Amino acid sequence: MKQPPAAERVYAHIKHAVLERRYEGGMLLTEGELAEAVGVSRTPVREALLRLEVEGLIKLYPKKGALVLPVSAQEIADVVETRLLVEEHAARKAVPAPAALVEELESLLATMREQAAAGDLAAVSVTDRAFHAAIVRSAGNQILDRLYEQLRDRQLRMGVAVMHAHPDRIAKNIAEHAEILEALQAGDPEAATAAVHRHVSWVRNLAQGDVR
Amino acid sequence: MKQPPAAERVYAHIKHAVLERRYEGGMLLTEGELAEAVGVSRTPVREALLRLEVEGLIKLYPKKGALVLPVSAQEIADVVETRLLVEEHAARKAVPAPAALVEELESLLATMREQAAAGDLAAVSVTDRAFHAAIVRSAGNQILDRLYEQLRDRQLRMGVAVMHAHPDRIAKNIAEHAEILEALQAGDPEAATAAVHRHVSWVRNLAQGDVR
DNA sequence: CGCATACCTGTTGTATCTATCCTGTGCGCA
DNA sequence: TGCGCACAGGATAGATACAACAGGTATGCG
Repeated sequence: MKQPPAAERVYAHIKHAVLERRYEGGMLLTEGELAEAVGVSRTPVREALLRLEVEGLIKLYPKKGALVLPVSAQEIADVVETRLLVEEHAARKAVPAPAALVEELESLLATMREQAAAGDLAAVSVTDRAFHAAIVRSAGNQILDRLYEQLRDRQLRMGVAVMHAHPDRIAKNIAEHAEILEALQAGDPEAATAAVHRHVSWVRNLAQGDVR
Repeated sequence: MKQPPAAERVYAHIKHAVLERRYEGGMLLTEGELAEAVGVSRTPVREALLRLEVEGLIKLYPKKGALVLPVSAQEIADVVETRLLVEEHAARKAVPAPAALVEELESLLATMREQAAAGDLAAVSVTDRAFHAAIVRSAGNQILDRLYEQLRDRQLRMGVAVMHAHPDRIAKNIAEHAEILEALQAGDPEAATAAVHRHVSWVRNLAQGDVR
């Protein structure tokens, strides 16, 4: 009945709850509560909390509980800066672009257009992430891969809902992706990094709640 | 008697053992062994293993045990590439250098010279790391700070003993640090990143066991 | 009335116990 | 002799029980 391990279930539960803001920043979770909520004992809960702390989503206070870290301006700035660093590096390294990469990115971009046309905004988000992850992966550095996944997870907490409120942003988003792909195909490292820079920098605006 | 928590003790024990190569790559550790070795129960052992897996030092195989990851050529390349990325970024951002930073680096460099003169190679290593960490920290990005610490930990497994075998390398090492500091003081971002690049790239040679 | 202390509650830290799963080994059968 | 299956050993995964600790509150003393 329970194919996935209990520890995994708890991990996913807490992570989703935190990322979807169901557990708000500043909230103090206790192992007992979580154990009861998911229906397992405290042992796997403990494991999950440990992993989440390393990922920077929560902070464990001994004898007190697990504090859901509120998103700070500092964190937003750090995530954006690190994304820029990693993605620009990957983009520069992806020139000249291998045929397999170009093909994958084209496919993802097409999928994204379909999803946008169908109005499935959540799916667009997922594909968007896959697009960027593909570029990072092409750099062939596993450390950066893992780091990038963490960055994207963290970013989920920083107001993805904004895209829903402004659907016209999606068109611009897709256009920027196309721009990145073009630069990669053209074999122009400067243009590629510049395109990535513009695209990723937009996230920074979320800090001020600005959407343009 | 035991001021530090048990989980912390186990963590430190395993980490040191792995970093100092007392637990070699490819070795399969079991919770029971470790628990007995440190003198605690298996629960804190599990916690420690979890943390170490996230840090990339070991890999947990369900129902089998904890495999001490052997250092691969891929890992060395990844660590060096990521160090270059982070440190060059930090160096570029550290221009113009704040007075406090320059002061700190000068102090560390002086300490390093003393330690080298005293023949305390282990201490030189520690100070070397602090020097680089100070530059990274000056970028004010906590994500990069944490990442950098992990990178240095991993690097410890990749043959620090080499420095012991070739003490003349230390002189060159110090000279390169001085070079970095000078470039920062001069306010020349290109020179600073170039100096960092040369300095960090040297680690790559460890891959072939080459020391020059 | 003010302060220090003792207690009480809730939470984590650690230990121990049980069940499940994986792996390798050895036996039996074709 | 070769293949497959059953079984046993050992390890983790998870549950539970217990101990230690932190913080707040109430109480007693000066």
